[in-house]
Amino acid sequence: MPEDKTATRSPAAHGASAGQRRPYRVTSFDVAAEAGVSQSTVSRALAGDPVVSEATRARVTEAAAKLNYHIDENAARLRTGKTGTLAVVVICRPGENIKDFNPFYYALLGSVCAAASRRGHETLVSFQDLPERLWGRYQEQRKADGIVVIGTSENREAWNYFHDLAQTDVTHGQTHLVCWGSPFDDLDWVRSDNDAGAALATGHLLDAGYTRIVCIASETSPQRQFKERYDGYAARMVEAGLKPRLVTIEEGHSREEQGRRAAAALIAAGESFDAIFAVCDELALGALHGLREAGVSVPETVGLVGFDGIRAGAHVSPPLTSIEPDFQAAGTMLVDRLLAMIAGKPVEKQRVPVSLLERGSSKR
Amino acid sequence: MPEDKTATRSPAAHGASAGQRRPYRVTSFDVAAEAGVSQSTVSRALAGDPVVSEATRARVTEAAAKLNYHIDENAARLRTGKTGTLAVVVICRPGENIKDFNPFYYALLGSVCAAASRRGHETLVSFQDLPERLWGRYQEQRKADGIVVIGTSENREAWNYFHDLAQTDVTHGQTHLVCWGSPFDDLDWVRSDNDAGAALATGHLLDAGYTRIVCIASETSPQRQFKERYDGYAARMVEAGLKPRLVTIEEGHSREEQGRRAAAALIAAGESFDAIFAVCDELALGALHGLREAGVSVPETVGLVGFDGIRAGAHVSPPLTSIEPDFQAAGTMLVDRLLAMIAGKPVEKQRVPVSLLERGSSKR
DNA sequence: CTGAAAGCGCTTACAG
DNA sequence: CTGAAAGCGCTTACAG
Repeated sequence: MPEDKTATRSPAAHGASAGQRRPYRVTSFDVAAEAGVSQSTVSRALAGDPVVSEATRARVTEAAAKLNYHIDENAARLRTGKTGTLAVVVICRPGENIKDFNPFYYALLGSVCAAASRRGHETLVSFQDLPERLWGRYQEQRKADGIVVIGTSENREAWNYFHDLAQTDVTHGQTHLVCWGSPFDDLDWVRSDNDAGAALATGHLLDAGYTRIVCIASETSPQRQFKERYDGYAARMVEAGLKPRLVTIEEGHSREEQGRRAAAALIAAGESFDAIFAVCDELALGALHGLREAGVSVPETVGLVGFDGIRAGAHVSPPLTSIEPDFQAAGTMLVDRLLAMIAGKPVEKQRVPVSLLERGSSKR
Repeated sequence: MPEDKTATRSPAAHGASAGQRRPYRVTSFDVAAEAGVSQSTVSRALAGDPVVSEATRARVTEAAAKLNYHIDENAARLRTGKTGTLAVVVICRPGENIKDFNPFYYALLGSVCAAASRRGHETLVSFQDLPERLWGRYQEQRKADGIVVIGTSENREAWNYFHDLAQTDVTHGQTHLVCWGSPFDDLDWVRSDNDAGAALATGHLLDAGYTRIVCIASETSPQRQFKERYDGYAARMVEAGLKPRLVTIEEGHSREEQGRRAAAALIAAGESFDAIFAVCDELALGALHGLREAGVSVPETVGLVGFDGIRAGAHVSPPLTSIEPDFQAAGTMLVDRLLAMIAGKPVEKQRVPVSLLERGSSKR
């Protein structure tokens, strides 16, 4: 093989193309020349192949460091067919300002990225909202081995898109997809342990001496979790010999406005109640606002508990008691389920453990 | 070329390898066979090369859709040397719970991802904290064309790492890196227009009739922005013929605790003041807490303005007046600066415009 | 306007 | 334990 010493090519280049002006790039051939071994040995040594002698590996590692060599992942992936990457799609409401995005999903995103990193995977993140910009063909493009989809149930078109995608066959396999927040039950999902969480919230209010507890929720919302939380509340009430009471929210407003209206309606109707369990924190914050506007004191006259454990709950007065999912566990479960699916080892459906975050809004 | 009809390989495969069991994959050769053209024509047609006739392009597009063909990006990138991807590194405090992460950076992350997407780029996101897990060699690995680094100034080791990295030469080029939050001035950065913002906050308090305005800040914090905001406040005070007064924060606590302590110390020292400008919202929220503990009413006795416009500020009582950067602009500027750097066209340093978010904590 | 061919930089059977 | 060679699936000069 003739030495090719053109300025634009690697000195150890094997067959540099004719007139192409590509910047010089250190390749495994350069490292091989530096270490005095073959290119295949460089590849094996750096991949940690145990068949390579330690002396050789040391020489190769040193040469690689000296030349600041790093594997071209595109070449490696083209060859192996593996990407070591997971796509994470965050579904937003169309037209929503990024600042108004539910902070719960941000924490979940962070947790998913951290979990993927712990498992040795990169994360390709995209925020998607408009129907014409929906995209999930990461496996076909060999950009990722699977997809985590998280975000608001409200964006029906987005969920329809990913629901269809999950049915699609990809080159003798299937689309690997795990989600949080889907309105569909036949997508592989991870969710909070809503039943236990709602029972915990309700039991906590009962223990504090509240008995006329109502629940702000929706039975028709695409948010599956809302229904589950209402059911958990209802079951706990029945267990205590009390009658569950549902206060429904009107769609078409922000969660907070829905909560405010629900509380206002409750008071306007002259309902007798001494506590509210709201199925998410944003509803609870709105309800708190509504109660305050009506001059109802929390927690003295009415106790209040939310769900999700968002940061803003810690800043209101009184601070909001809530049910908090284990965020770290949530990210880990999403990633581990997806990796298991990719590996062809299905796992049981999983529920993220929750705990009571006791703050000021629920103790008399 | 002999037809190769093994179950594991593409029917139009060109030279399938011997015993390898790779799942079937649709390639441009399959599309070529389907459309009755050569593989190179498929490549040109799908790349939008104007040299291809529209009739041919239509046939190719149809064949590609029929076979659910998508370009293998690894092969394309290996060939072109371009990735179409930007890395986004979010620097966290080591050991920090993902839930406690400053929400400001989440909104910024979302905005960066959205801006990259609008510019036709993917985003490879990682959250980094521990020194031994710092990693930024995305260009060397050909995973990305450049890096956006955002996050807390507090993690010195992380910033040192990326500072060194930015000096590193990569294969006849340099590391392309733009950041937000760096304690270093020689890293390419984008920041809020802190001077204008601080003047806006101070002017707003003056207009509302407050005159004995103090500023909770730090002159030694690695957060460059704090110094800039203090300077902006001080200049506006001098302009009004008033004396600026700095209340320094003690390091080693959460921002909120620092704010609470600063307010408490101010009261304990018997200082005469009727308004506080805190250089970030988390300090302001803490100060509000401290004032409330001391029985000082806001905004009647003391006015309060923060900086950053975080969501939690809307939920406290009274709601916090703040200076809000244009998040969409922030993401766009970070991405556009980075893309310009990659293209070798340097751009002026840029300041993100800010606006006054007038809520309840600053009107008498 | 289209096709045949080279080559991007790796990994991995296959020999030795 | 190491090397020579094939091939992953594209893009792009080079011919025609």
